Amino acid sequence: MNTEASSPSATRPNLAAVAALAGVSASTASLAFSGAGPVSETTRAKVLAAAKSLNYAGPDPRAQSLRRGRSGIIGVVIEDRLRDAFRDPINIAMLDGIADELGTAGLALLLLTETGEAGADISLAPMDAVILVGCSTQLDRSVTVFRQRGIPVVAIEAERMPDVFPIDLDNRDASARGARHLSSLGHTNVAIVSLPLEESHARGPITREREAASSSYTATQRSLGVRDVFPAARGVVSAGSFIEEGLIAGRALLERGDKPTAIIAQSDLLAVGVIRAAEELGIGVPAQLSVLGFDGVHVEGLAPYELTTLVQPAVEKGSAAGRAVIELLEGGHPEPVAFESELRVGNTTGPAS
Amino acid sequence: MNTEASSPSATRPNLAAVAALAGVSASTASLAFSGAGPVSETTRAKVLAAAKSLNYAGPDPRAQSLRRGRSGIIGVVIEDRLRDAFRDPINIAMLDGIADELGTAGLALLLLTETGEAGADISLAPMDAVILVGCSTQLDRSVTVFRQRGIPVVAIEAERMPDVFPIDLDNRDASARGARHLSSLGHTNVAIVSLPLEESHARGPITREREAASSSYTATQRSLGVRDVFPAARGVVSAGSFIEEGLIAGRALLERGDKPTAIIAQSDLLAVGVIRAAEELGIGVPAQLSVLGFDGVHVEGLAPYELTTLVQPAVEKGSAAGRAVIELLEGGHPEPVAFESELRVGNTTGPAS
DNA sequence: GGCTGGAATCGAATCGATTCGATCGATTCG
DNA sequence: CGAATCGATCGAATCGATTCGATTCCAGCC
Repeated sequence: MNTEASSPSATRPNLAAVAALAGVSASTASLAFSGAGPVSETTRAKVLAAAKSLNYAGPDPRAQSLRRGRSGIIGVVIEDRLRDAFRDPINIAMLDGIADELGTAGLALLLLTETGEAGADISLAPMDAVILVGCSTQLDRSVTVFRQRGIPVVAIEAERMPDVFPIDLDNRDASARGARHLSSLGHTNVAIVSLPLEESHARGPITREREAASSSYTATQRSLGVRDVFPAARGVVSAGSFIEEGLIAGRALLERGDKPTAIIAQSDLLAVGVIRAAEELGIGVPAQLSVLGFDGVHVEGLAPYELTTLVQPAVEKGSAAGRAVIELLEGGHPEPVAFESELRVGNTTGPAS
Repeated sequence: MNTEASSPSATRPNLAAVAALAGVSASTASLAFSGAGPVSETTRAKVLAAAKSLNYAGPDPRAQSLRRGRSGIIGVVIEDRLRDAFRDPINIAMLDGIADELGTAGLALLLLTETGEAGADISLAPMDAVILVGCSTQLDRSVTVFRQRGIPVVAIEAERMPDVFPIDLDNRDASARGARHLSSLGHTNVAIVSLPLEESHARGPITREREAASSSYTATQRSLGVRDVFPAARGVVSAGSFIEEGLIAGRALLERGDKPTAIIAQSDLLAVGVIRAAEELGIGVPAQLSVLGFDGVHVEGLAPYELTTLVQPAVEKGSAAGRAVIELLEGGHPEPVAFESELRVGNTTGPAS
């Protein structure tokens, strides 16, 4: 590794050096590179030749971003560790929507995770705007900093906060719709498998206290939707949106005496895990147990089951966030967006036994 | 959205304004924030109070990165679209390794994709260093720019390039080891399911021409390793590392007359797809067909199979890249790293029929 | 009392480019 | 032929902070 250039000058060339060699002023050289002004063809050629001879790679992005007040970087804050967040395809789909939109607009995507300690760090990078995905309200402090800096903030599925542009999903209504589907099939003893409620990702039963203190808006809204139909629905909290966690939660619910006839999982991966638990215990799906998911992602190896689930437009959610960021950066005032999920009935729900 | 602050001054406060209000010089105010120099407690308090009263969020990262020559941002360039790259857990594991190291060092991760057109864009962001993962040599131009800028470049599983720090995997040797395993079981008619060879992700047979023109070092190395043992091994190219693609490739290989007795897939997902294809066609695994994978990732729903595969240390690969970047940034000269994969024998390979 | 040393603070240069207004020629039009 | 116009180029201010060397001030010491 010979990181140092072979040129004798220890210092890297800058625009001024290029301009000097080309025999023009720095301002002209700048125009030659950016193309944002009238420059004669011969002058541009001279500047480019000088740049090449000096091994100059073009204007320094750092200086550009200071002067222009824009860095072209959009922060995307994910709540979990990457490892966890990317295990659920729903998050990848959303990120893909964001990346598409930003990439088209020539913006880069800075991936940040919501680590409690580095909260100060989050606001340290030169970002033009921020997208929070499924983030807790613990980010209050960071949001304050963003506001002070005049950085637009877009939040996907988050509790309302002042000066934060919302991209919403009908978590509560959709969950209620799913619950009514089960209700219409005659189910009354329904249990919930919840997404993690705290940052600690602790398992255990759903309690009012935990929900009240929860940092996950999505999880609590989905539970509320279920209770709009089944006020007494109980449930357990998983440690993450993984099949393995659904399995654990499913066992916890199905090994006990008072077995539910239907389980509403807050993600498809959790639902698949629940089905696995039922298989393990010799409980037929949907004959003895109905299982409902959420997200509408494709899960490998689920055949012959076709999961009944609430399909959400994940990619669109991401691209809507991307578009909102772009419009906010351009000084526009986009309309808040709210997406709706659709109940897709498969063969994992059936009449109550 | 009220992006504009409510303060009457249209302009955002800067360090100078804070310093003026606190009755100190800008240099002292800077020290008060950075803590990089002796500042009396009372002065620091005054500065902080002034900052609060002006709604000042701290030094502007843009200006800091210009002055310091560091932005704290590391670019990570992924070859595929995110959607595709993140469908294979192996990539996520690696990214997680990278993110861990960088996060610990207080560096942020800029996610970039290797889109042909935006090649210019890639070098436009204010990055301190770059990690290329499984990238093609098409990035030559970008690498040139990075070198001119003095930005260290680390490449994971890439062809050797000057001034690029390599993180290697024994793709060829490991594949040869896997092939010998099959050879020792008596197999002679072996076929390969290759990772995509071109950016176009075109399917079709493996040919010398395609391999010669290939942009995927990993794919060609793995094929070479197989041919070290089975010089005449033929094969097909998949359109991506997905189960579905393995299924397509498996059908293509198994529906023909001259069926192989063993298939070497270049990823575990592809291998799973091949197994599905065999099931579909009523071909027993491993009785009639042995299947070998690569990566050693956990695939849901594969039971009762336990894939024979080459286990690579994916997370370690990522963290090694992260550490290398950090050391290079500190001016160190780290040793190149080469990882080895280990053959893990499951129940998908057996004696040739 | 004069001298030394160290802590606290300040001034000014610097990082590298962008951009606005001014200037200078050359062309065109009346 | 003079004036208006337009294109090309340049000077200088600016973006917002960091940092080095210089200065000030006070305590401690012989």
